Amino acid sequence: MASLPGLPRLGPVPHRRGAVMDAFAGDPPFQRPIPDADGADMLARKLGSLHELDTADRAALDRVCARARRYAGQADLLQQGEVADAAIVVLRGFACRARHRPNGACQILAYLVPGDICDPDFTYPRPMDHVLATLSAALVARIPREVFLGLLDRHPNIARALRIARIVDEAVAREWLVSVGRRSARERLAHLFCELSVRLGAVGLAGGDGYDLPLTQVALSDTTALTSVHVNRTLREMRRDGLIELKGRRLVILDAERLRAVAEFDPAYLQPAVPPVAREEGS
Amino acid sequence: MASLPGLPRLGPVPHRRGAVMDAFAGDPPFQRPIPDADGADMLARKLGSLHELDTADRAALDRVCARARRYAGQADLLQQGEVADAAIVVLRGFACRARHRPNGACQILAYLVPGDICDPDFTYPRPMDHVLATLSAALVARIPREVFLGLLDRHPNIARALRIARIVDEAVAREWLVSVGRRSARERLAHLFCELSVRLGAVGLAGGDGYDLPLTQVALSDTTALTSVHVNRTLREMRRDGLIELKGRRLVILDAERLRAVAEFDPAYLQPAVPPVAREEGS
DNA sequence: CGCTTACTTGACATTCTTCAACCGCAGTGG
DNA sequence: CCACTGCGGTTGAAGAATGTCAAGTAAGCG
Repeated sequence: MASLPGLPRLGPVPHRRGAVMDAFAGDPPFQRPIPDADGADMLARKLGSLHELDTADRAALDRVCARARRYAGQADLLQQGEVADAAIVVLRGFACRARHRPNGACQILAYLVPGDICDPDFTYPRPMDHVLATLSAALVARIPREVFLGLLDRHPNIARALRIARIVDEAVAREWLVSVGRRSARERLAHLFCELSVRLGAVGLAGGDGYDLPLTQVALSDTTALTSVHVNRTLREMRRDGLIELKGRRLVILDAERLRAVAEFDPAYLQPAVPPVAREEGS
Repeated sequence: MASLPGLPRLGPVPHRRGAVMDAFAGDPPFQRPIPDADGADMLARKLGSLHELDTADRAALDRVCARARRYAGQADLLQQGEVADAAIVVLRGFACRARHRPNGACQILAYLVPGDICDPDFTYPRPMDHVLATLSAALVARIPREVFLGLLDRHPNIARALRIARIVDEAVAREWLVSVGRRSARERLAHLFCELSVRLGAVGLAGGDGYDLPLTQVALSDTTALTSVHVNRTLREMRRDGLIELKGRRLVILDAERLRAVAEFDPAYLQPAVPPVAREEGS
């Protein structure tokens, strides 16, 4: 995201087809305070929702997330071309994987919401073919390679949970491809809102009526492969139809039933295994 | 793909926005003969292009691919909802992962070209959230769960190669999302053709001037999230501009340089690791 | 040869984008 | 305390890319 280095800002750049999100004008990387509690347990919450963790597992996770840094929105966490030497955990706020085109277009490839982790394969490290960046003010922990590997080693449950997390992430990516490829603007947004409701709910960040969604309409357009203008109009219509309300960075779902119907949303893909399957060793 | 069961064919269904590919009218699953050699070494070729394999590794791979079955185009290999009990290897022809929408729209999520494998996680089995199906007549081997796990156990090089294959597959999926989200019709097709040139080249199936591309324009449209009509027109223009030629299931790349430029294609994402990085244990 | 499937093409419709303003709010600096 | 500035959001008008509908042609197969 953000500040494609070398692209000078030439006055206000309102909406663009897949525009690079506006450079964060002059904001140093980790300033802005984040309101309340620290969220060091987010990773444990997330992984615990995927696989049983014991107290030691959770304590270890909380420990590696204890030291976290605040970032402003649009801050780069991993540059394109960089070879990651740490896993990255989002504790508060939203981050994303994103790809930029030379012409300035941008496609967000995945969200990282609190509890989500970017754990590159340290066995076969590759330069990032995309960017990891914050989408909002965020609290982010880095787990150095060695610490991370030690964690996997000493906590098989964590290793298992991470493996499931990766499988779910892949399912999410497939769903995004279907959205961008074959769903209308309204369906894309509806599906995204449903997905986030489940994902945020899993870590206790979604209430019955909605959740905090700290994203600009430009970010939503880079996610859904639309224009921010079209996102705006589509949101207006969804509001008019009593589906949702979105203002002040808070999404209220007015009619969850209908929203799910519009999106053809089936949350199964977000679950560790749909029919609770016997867990054995293997693969 | 194919024969969404229960969708009756109501006369000719020419092109549709992401249409379900036409039911394979009455063709039993594994009839049509495939011209020549058997391709049992395709998996070894593919994996060998990602990680060093010794003779024993290759022999083992050839052995598990020895018994393969022929399938017609549009044949299902794994149904949606099914829990896979075998890995699936494509030896000849094309297969794909695909998702169907209730309205008949279809999005292809990935191609499996010769040498490619679908190895679901047997540790944490999940019902398929999409379909695996052939796109053309194909030769396909199934490696039963136990055999596959034994292979991983006894051949660490194979396990490593498969891991790299998975990482590359994820990179490909990201690239597809960028294509569908933020590239024009011409760019999408150009990028796809470039990608396939590299992937098929890795297993010896692409010559200097092009390769066999056993796909219908409907399949291309389901891949690129366009209409078959629009694919047709775009191909015509690419032909007119001297970029490619595509007829009789053979793609000829007339101007590779310019095709790559149109697609902004950088093959790095298809390689195991861009700067040959020291390989250590870990993650 | 008759059938089916794939491919083509034209005319027209729709979704979404582009361009261009303008508003409002929050932060900032005088 | 207030004007200034910049970003995010909102809206209208016009345009471009792509989709829809409808036919017709070509090519492979039994």
